[in-house]
Amino acid sequence: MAAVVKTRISVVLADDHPVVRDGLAAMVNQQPDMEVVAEAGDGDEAIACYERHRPDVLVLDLRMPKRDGVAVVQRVLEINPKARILIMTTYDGDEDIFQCLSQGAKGYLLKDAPRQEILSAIRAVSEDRPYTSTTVAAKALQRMAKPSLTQRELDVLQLVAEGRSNKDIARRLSITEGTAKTHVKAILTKLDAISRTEAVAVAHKRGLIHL
Amino acid sequence: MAAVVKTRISVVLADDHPVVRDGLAAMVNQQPDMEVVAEAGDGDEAIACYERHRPDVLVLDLRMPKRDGVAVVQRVLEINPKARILIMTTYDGDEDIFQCLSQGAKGYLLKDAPRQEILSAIRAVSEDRPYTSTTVAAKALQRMAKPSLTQRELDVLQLVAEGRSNKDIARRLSITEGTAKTHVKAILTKLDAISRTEAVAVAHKRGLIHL
DNA sequence: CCGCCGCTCCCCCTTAAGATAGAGACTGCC
DNA sequence: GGCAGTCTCTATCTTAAGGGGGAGCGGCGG
Repeated sequence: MAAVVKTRISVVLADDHPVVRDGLAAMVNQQPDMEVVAEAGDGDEAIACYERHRPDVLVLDLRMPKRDGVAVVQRVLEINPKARILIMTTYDGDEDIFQCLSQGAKGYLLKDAPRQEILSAIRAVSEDRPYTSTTVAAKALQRMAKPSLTQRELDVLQLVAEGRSNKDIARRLSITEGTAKTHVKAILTKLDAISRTEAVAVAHKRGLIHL
Repeated sequence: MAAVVKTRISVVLADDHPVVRDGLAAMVNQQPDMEVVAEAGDGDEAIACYERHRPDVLVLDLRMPKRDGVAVVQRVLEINPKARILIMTTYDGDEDIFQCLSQGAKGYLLKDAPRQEILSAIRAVSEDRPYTSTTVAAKALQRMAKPSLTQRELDVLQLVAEGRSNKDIARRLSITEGTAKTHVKAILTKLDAISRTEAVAVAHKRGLIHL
């Protein structure tokens, strides 16, 4: 023996479903060239696990308790700008994809991906090669052609999505109803919607808001 | 040998995520008293698998391609009214829960449940004992206190959620705008909302609509 | 048979929403 | 300094939405 001493790819899994973690762990640990070194069940744990183990790859679900995926990506890249993060989620709204990739996540794929694709994505990311499935890449490109909403508009949009009236929104944000209307108008224009309800539908589809 | 000849609990898994199926399969097959006999990746396959294998327990995700979980429950119970179905999903809108349980699913739990709970739920259902986690049961009870929407109201609600105006809804359903308004009014009353946008938010939270 | 319910249509009225067209104040960037 | 973008506010006007009624008609079960 004493043959090849090639270190295996170390992986940290972050997902709030034990079932999914088990599935991924089983898949990964079956491979001769990779192993799971830690698992996290929420955003804070994910960050802590990353710091403690400094894995080659962090596999991350976007929707988690305590701190959502985008925030985790941001924080981990602060800790280590060279961190290799693979997003793996069920959600395919183009906003989430765009946010993660533009912040520096190395890969993004959907949970309905077949086993082989998941494994090759982990390998790719571990070698610092970007991996994004074609459908996901297409969405990211779509998103780039669309106008971005300002922070204030996102605040207003969130309240619109909760069913608040312009007057109510104005009160909560300490602005006048007229200003609230101005923001709503801008939102409608940018989302290409003709009513606030349609705007909510569009925004949800794009992942701008999570109801 | 020749000791006890107790047949193991046969399980069919239906979930559109290979990762989740792997996780469940690994968990189940590690138990001495149960085994996975087949897996399905969409609603149609789930029905076919059930018919072919007649498992003791069918573990079913609600959100699947081709045919959604509620429809699968309905169909499987037509095939075998004594079928033992365990719903396992991420969604906790009370409408889905209510629909499945009132149609005859034996158990309902969320994917973020710990391993032990999942396994004991499978065992319970296999013995024809209902299993529903406390949080889920609470939702089902909540739902019972709420007024139901008529089919027509659900049709209108769907269009409202897509951002259609009353006039547009009327055109699509071949009714007058006044009638559309009447339905919308009824929806607002039943959902205890003051605007259509709030109604959409409430309906989505309850699982009445899936955006 | 009658009453309940769901679906349809109608009225009037008030308020909210959206469209249009400005303008001042602040930021950061070139 | 000037320019761009954002956030704020103003005003007016038209249309859509929502509140409160009433009412006819068909099916279904007591």
